Amino acid sequence: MRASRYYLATLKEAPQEAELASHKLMLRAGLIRKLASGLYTWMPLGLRVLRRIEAIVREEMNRAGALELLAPPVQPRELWEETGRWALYGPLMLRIKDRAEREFCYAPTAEEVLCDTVRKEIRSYRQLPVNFYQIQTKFRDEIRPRFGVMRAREFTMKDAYSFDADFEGLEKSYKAMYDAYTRIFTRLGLQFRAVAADTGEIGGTASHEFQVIAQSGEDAIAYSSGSDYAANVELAEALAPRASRLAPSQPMAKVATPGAHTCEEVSALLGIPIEKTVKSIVLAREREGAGAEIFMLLVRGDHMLNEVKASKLDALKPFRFATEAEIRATLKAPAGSLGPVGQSITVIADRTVAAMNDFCTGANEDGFHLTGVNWGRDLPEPALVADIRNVLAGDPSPDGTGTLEIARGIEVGHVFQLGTAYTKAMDVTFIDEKGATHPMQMGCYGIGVTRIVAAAIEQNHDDKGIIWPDPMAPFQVAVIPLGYRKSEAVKAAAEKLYAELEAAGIDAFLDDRDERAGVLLADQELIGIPHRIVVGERGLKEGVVEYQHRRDAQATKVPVAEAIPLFRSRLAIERAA
RNA sequence: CGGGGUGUAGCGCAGUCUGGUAGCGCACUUGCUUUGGGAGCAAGAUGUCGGGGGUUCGAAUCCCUCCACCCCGACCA
Repeated sequence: MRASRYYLATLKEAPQEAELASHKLMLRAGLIRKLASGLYTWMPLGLRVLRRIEAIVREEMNRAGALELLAPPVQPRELWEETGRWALYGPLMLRIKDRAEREFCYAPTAEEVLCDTVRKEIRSYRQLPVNFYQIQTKFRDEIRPRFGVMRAREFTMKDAYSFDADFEGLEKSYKAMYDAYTRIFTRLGLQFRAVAADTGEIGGTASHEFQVIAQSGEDAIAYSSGSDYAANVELAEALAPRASRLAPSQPMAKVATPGAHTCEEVSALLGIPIEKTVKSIVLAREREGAGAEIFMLLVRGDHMLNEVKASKLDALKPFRFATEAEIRATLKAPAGSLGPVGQSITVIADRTVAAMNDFCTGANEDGFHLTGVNWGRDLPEPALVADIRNVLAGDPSPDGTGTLEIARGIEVGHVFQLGTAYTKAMDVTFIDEKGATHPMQMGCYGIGVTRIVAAAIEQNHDDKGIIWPDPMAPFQVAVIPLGYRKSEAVKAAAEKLYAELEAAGIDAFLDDRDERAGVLLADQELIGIPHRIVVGERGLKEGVVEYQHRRDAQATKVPVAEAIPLFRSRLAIERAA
């Protein structure tokens, strides 16, 4: 491609709507343009990147034995009623009506459609297993779209659905997808980690997320320094402290803590370690016709409540945070000085809290806290002890080997073992060799294709712009003539190089615009073409051109004839790395 | 949905407090000069000042109302 026949939509300044580095760079490099909140047009340069990612995804899915098909993005309500998800999805699902007032949705995912296809097509165990996938536009009416295509409402997803005769088969299909995902993200040149994940609303028996490691990631992941344990923090188990609770050594005392409400403030004011403080969180659960039931959860002052873990406790299903009014009515105390002592309320303690002695909590009176509080002596033992906190760096790994580290990640893939939840609901069955009918074992596997673009940029950029990993670069190499319109020698040499690259099947970008050197170079750096060859009069006099990788600090002078071989060897190194 | 913020030319912004004929930089058009890191000079084009209503002789500016967008929290590829 030559620049004079292309459209580079680069901007010097990022629109103010963008906050995140990848979002800014995608707009500045002209990869995308916003149409409305969470809706983006993929410009020619951005679409090239997207297509290259899709090609790799497709290759690896095919290699893993999955079959590509394409289901409609607009789907009838009746199908979604079968699994109850028409109601369950709520406002996240975009609903539309046709001219006859028939109801449809713009699909947020496609389990129902694929179940429908398979139940109509597949009858016998002889036809199993099957795995169908598509690369299709999805729509989720997110509460808050943000970070450009990172959390857009419309996005491209590769979604695959496997159907097996038995659970062993499902495990095999799942493993095949897990391995395919590992190959895909490795081939894309991303630094990622597969982590155990919560199965969430979609349900099922096992689940892993593929997380691209990035500071700006929305997810926290915990991994062991001593083993291959890795899990989303939502799921990672915080083990009970190894040491058992010590006997009380202090009397309980009420102390004045004017103005101090958080555990940090109380700890600083009283000069006691934050590990000796306990924070009280008040939750409510609606009961049929009986008003809300109020609970108090306790976690150590420096710990964070894990809402996913709390939501799994039978006693709390389904919980919400109590309102200020409910707290005052039930506990007769204002938020900020709450504590379990003297309250007749169901107390659920984190494992760590249950093992504490001589701790500090709110005194249920504004401006006062209690110190030297001890279980059994000053208040009853908790009604329930459970793991309800987020793990912290330094916690022991749940698998018993090593300690946990915390990293942030961007979820780009997710694999689930669904089992028979959907196939039973939708009557997706097959006949076994004895003539008996069984529901199929189902798995589903998603990759956020558009999100990968943003995630790759988060991981690969500098102050000048994007640095594409070779496998997803919109062009592999930029040929930059300095003085294309002024120097016949430069023009001839650049054209020759470009023709040779094209002839060799290499996607090259020849910047033949009549612009100053600074403009050409700055644009190449912004759009992130990973390799470049600068052709200038200065060099040609010595018979050389300059090769520079986007990550190289300096250009390398190479004889004109050796430029392509050098570039190819660098490309090979990148691939191997 | 709750909390915070922003809407003025394609992009980034000033002007709003204190009402008086809408400005700057970049980008765009034409010409000349320049040409190895986002050029200079000259001339030009570009605006329902987010929409609607009100106050006023006069509204980007004051009042009311609606809308869009962004950031922080509950969802997910």
